[in-house]
Amino acid sequence: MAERISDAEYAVMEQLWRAAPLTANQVADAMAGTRSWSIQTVKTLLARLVAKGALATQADGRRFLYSPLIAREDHSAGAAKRLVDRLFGGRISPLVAQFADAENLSDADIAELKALIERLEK
Amino acid sequence: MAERISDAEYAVMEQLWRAAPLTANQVADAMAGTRSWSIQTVKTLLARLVAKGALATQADGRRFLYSPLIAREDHSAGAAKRLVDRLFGGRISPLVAQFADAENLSDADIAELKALIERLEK
DNA sequence: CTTGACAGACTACAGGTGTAGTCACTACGT
DNA sequence: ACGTAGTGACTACACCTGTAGTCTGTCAAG
Repeated sequence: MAERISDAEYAVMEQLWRAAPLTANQVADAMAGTRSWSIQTVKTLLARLVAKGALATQADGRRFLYSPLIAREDHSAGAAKRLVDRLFGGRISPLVAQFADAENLSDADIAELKALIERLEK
Repeated sequence: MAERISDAEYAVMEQLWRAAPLTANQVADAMAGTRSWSIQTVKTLLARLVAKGALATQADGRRFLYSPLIAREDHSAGAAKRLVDRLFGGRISPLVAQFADAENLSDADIAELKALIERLEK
């Protein structure tokens, strides 16, 4: 099942995608830069993610090591598809066009896209 | 201000982007196909959208006509940018690549993208 | 053994969201 | 004039989210 992951939860998942397994404290430390959460908040988010089936726990003495159960790509793909379906009728070119209009595309992005398209066409 | 629009609220906005202004009942009727909401639910969502500044009301006798205050493109662009920033580090080509991997790209999509890129390169 | 530090579990609580019921008013048909 | 149907306003309520506090057990140091 593709469980729904909220914003705050996603930030926690990010740390565990970067490195796993980690203890609750390690996750909190790793996140000290981006968000200033109390260790309790991090623990709550970890527990919710475990309940949602997004994280696995593995006992290490009297504490837990957490590791992701769902791949980052799977989550990104699901979230991206939902958004594209909802906002752009399931097609990406309108999305790209919108980015272009909003000047959110650098020359490098365009070059990357071009290369990608060429590869897809072959 | 870029007000936050929830899923259900978005479905209501969609009707008003399709045709506006509409009365609450017209919106509810227009949505009968996609969601089976009671008229009350639709009215609540309309009221919340007005409170959020996403809709304008215009009295028509003893009822209201609702029209969008924010453009569909603005909302889509904002939502897309947030997602791309969060999930793909702000670059779209990884997103497109992911769609390609997931086989969510038809030949028509690829052709469209190609044309778009060519236009951007000009 | 006692105390303290740290771990997870449980609890809290306000604000957002999905979904809807009830209330009070008013215009229209009979 | 009177009921009825349609209208917006107000209220409800459970679940999700963000953020955190308290409780309880346990390992380690003195």
